[in-house]
Amino acid sequence: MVQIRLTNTRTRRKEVFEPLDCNDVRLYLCGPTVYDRAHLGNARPVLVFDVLVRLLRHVYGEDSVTYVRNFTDVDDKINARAAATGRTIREITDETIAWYHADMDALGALRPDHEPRATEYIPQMIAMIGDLIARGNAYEAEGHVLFDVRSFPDYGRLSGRSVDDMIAGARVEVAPFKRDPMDFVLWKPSGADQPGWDSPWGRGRPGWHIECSAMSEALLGPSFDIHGGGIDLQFPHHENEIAQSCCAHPEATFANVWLHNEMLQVEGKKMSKSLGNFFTVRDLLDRGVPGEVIRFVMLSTHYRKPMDWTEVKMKEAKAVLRRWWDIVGNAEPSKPSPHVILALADDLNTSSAIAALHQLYDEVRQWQPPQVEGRTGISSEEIQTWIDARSEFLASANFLGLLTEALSDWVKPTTWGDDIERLVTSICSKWLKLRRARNYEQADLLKSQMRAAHIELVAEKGDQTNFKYLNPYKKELADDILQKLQSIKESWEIAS
RNA sequence: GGCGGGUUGGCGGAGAGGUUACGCAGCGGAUUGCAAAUCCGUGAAGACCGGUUCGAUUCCGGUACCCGCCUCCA
Repeated sequence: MVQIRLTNTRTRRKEVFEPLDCNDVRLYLCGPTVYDRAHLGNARPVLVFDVLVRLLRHVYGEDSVTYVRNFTDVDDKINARAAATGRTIREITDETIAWYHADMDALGALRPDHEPRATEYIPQMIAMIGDLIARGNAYEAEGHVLFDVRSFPDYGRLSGRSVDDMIAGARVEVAPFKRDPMDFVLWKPSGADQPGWDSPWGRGRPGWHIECSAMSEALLGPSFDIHGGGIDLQFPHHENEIAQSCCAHPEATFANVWLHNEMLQVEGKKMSKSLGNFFTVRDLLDRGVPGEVIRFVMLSTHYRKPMDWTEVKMKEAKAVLRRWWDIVGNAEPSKPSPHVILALADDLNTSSAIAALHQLYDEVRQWQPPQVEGRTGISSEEIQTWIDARSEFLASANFLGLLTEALSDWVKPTTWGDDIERLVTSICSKWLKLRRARNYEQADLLKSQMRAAHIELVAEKGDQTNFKYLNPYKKELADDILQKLQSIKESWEIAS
């Protein structure tokens, strides 16, 4: 069995992964607060976990992995959005969840096995809070329930901080009813205009952290294997989750392995609205950046390193993927290469896995019939070698969620409508005639006119002509292109 | 102030105490009317200062710079 090693934030070491139960490997990823479109940074942990889940399923079996990712659908940001727009909270959260699904699907991310919504687990949260009070780890004060951090000696261990240090450097004003400045809210009272649920402490709503403790317990049990999210969640969110869950279940371990991905930057700077470099996944998709390209760029940097999103990377990724798609043809995937699997098993080294794909690509090229034909006769063994190499390459790429049918739209020929295509075809044959007649001056003139119509004419071997659209995604150019083609056709007196 | 991450060739980006990462770009060549695409070949590195070692870009210490978190954030 392939040995998987993961860097555990809890121990700060790369460790061999040993599941609690080989037949049910359990993971929890902190999901989005659903009040707006997911920004690009939100996609990073999703893709990291996507690769992790694929790897775990490969190693432990398709049905031996349970992947949970929550939706936080009770939050003051959502309340604010509802108040600002006059829409109901449920409308906003339903809509945002649908967006989230669409956007993550576009990146080829598999859906988790469970996607619990916080609002569906309020009773479990109330029960856990009650339990924490009974155990002396939480207390009620002025309608709030607070977690008593001094009651949990390990508080701060995950993030390597001491409660005293944090208090010394704290920049927040402290609510007067807190016993300790670091105590955090488990339950808070709701006004009439805020969403609320009845509880032993009055009508209110949960604090942010308790939902993950309650939902992971409900769906994965008090002890499970892997818990993840962005490194910014390490403190306070994950620290607080640990405090809640470990105090509610002292006999359990909660999450054994903590995985945290580093942050995303844009052109070397933090993505922020004030810098004007803030954008969502949908913004990129709408700009015509294929989801597969976003995925490739994300996976080309190891998850524990800061990742810089740049235009250059995007272009390079696009060029690479195009080349890869070109040699795939009608290949059937076989088994992924061990090189790819081993790279991923080593702390999800996606960058190294992509390097392995480049090598597999080279092997396919090496045996591709036109190449082979050039040297000597082709033996059937050589053909078979080529077919096998291609199948392995495809399966390996598929393992990373690349070169899949689902993400292939952008490499398929764009259809601009019959009118345009008929015109292009007839102009192509005119160009071919000019070239056959060695009338290159005229041929180049036609070519440059076509370029102005957003179409590049390309000469190919064997007296062929091909063409490609220069702006395949800008459908709004269709009218312009049609018009230009018609005038080209007329001026060159091309018969229909 | 506290905690954490980073610094690799022109750019991006990995691994490994001693042997080619890899990709893009560049350069040389093949092919081509031109061009594109493709193919073959190729140079180029590890912030700085010390230490450990037969040997460090890789381990240890320090310096500088960059970034993030400590408040909602993936």
